[in-house]
Amino acid sequence: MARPTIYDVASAAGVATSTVSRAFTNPGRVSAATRERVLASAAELGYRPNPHARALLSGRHHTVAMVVSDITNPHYFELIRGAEMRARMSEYTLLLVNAEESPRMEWEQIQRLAPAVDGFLLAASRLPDENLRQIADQRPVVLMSREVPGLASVVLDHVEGCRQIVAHLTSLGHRELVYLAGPRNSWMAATRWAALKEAAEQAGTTARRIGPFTPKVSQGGAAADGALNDGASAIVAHNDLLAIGVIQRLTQRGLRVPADVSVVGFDNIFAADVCTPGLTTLGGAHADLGRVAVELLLTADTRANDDQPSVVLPTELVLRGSTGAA
Amino acid sequence: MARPTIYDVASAAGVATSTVSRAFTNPGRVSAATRERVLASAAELGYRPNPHARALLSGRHHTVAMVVSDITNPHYFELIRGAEMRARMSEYTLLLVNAEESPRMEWEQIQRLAPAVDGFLLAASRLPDENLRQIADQRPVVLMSREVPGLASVVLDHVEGCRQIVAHLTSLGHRELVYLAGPRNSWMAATRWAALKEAAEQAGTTARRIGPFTPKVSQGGAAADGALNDGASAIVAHNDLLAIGVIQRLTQRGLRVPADVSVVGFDNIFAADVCTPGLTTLGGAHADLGRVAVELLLTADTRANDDQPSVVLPTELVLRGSTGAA
DNA sequence: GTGAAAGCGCTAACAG
DNA sequence: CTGTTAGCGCTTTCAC
Repeated sequence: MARPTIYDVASAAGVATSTVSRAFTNPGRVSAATRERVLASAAELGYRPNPHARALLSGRHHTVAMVVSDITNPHYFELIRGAEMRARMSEYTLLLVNAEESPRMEWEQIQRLAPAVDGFLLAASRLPDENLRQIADQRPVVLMSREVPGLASVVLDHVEGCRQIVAHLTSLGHRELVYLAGPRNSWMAATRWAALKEAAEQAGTTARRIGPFTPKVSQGGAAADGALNDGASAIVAHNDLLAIGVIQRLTQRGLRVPADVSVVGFDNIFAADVCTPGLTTLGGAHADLGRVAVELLLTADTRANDDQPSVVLPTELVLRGSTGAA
Repeated sequence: MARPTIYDVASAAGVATSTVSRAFTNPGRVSAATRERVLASAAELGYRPNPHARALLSGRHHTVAMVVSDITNPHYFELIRGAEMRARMSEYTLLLVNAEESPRMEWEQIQRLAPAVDGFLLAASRLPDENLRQIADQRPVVLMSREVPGLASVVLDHVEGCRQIVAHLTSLGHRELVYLAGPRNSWMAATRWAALKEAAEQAGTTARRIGPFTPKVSQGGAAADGALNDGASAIVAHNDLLAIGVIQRLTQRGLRVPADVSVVGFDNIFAADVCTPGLTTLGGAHADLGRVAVELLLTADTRANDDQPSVVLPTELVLRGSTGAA
């Protein structure tokens, strides 16, 4: 049999469809008695409201889309998990979309989904600021690991985090460090480099940048070779994946980590804890980041185009075996 | 301004709404000239079809829901990625849902989503066969890493895989092995144990089972202690996460892997390659598994209740440092 | 407190 | 080849 509708429930309960509708969405405006009756027939028939019909009329879909620039990056797992949990707490569905590092693909997916979701969570978006603003004009948007003036965002405190990295490295005696840059159009890559350079200058240390590199383990080889060529005693990689690749290549070339070279990553992914040596990395409560982002999307009026909240979450430098005295 | 509808496009192009509709969904049944005109006005107005309205009428949503029993398990990442890619190839959206190992939560989410999606991908479902059949009565369903008579499914060939594991271990001289079981209501856990036991018997080896254990790194401690107590020289853990936890605990207790004990996992997650020693594990093309599952869901008539295709994909035993001579 | 009726945006007959 | 006309399932005025 076809899925029952409010009409079926209405006739079963001997009331009008509008009463059935109210019994579900506006319990206060129906007498307790009829409400009981309606709910009973509904349960008996196995009635479930059709989300599309509801959305068509109300414009609310109880769905948020999370667009991730590269779903294969373990870094996002915690973000996704946090977002998913918070969304479900409010009975929202999380729609996951992978942009595969392609701005064009990201844009198209967003445009396609725009009429069907209540808002967007954009994780490490590769889109230019202007496009992001256009999207925010249509739907509420919360940026994750990305800041754009005027738009709501949640990020980790990389300025402070990079200061911690530099402090840690200089305390170990390192005087020159090289940063292995992330993708060219990554805001995060630019931010990390700026913060690192700034922190290095204040600490009287030299920081150079090479790259960009695609932040994958497989790129660690090229990155490591470049870094060695640079001659620095400490390497700060754009993320843990790249850092792990670097360590592998270094070891392969007969160098010892951290005796010969120290390596630092970003994100504190699971593998950072199990690789050898353990990877010193700048972590943070990524699940919280996902949680807060959904919170913002659901509660704040992210539609308005000014003074959106920008939440900055603390980082923590997780010390493991990959860093040591220069 | 509110989002333009087909009415806006129709009046702008000087045609009827149905013509606009056809221009988009049935290009062949409109003259090239009018089609051009419609598309031009649509583009000018920035018109986008409303998926809800379309779904309400047609019953097709171009969306498939993938329900994952525990999204924090890295094993699923590849599945998700493969499914996402295949879905997008057909312009389908992947809706990701986390069941957090709770059958009740899984059931509720599925019921809620049923009217809004074209089908379900159920990864390692914790639901009893009967519930799964009920779901399949409502919507097309493809099971991943789970088999139920009469339902479509995609699984890795664990029978052959376990044979490979046992062959590998016996060739190294191991005569007793212990299996650290996964969750109680996990079909995969039962399947692996059955296949392992069978293969062990045929090889003239002893296999015992202890557990169940929640397949997380944190449970590796208890699992390792239990295994040591058992006295076996080789440990086969329900998955890589558990195996890694076991190795950590073993090392902590002063044992050497693989000199004192060999450890084998399942899934070949990323961390298995970077931990020390590298983890010997039964892998397979997990992305393919996701890909094939979506393929099945989209092409096969999974609605009918008999003779559904059950695809079995090959496994590969990835040898790393965690296994050695007894 | 409850019912009748009008749509939300779109598609699918059915005519022409 | 194109226009007219019903709805899809639900919510929401507006009466009663």
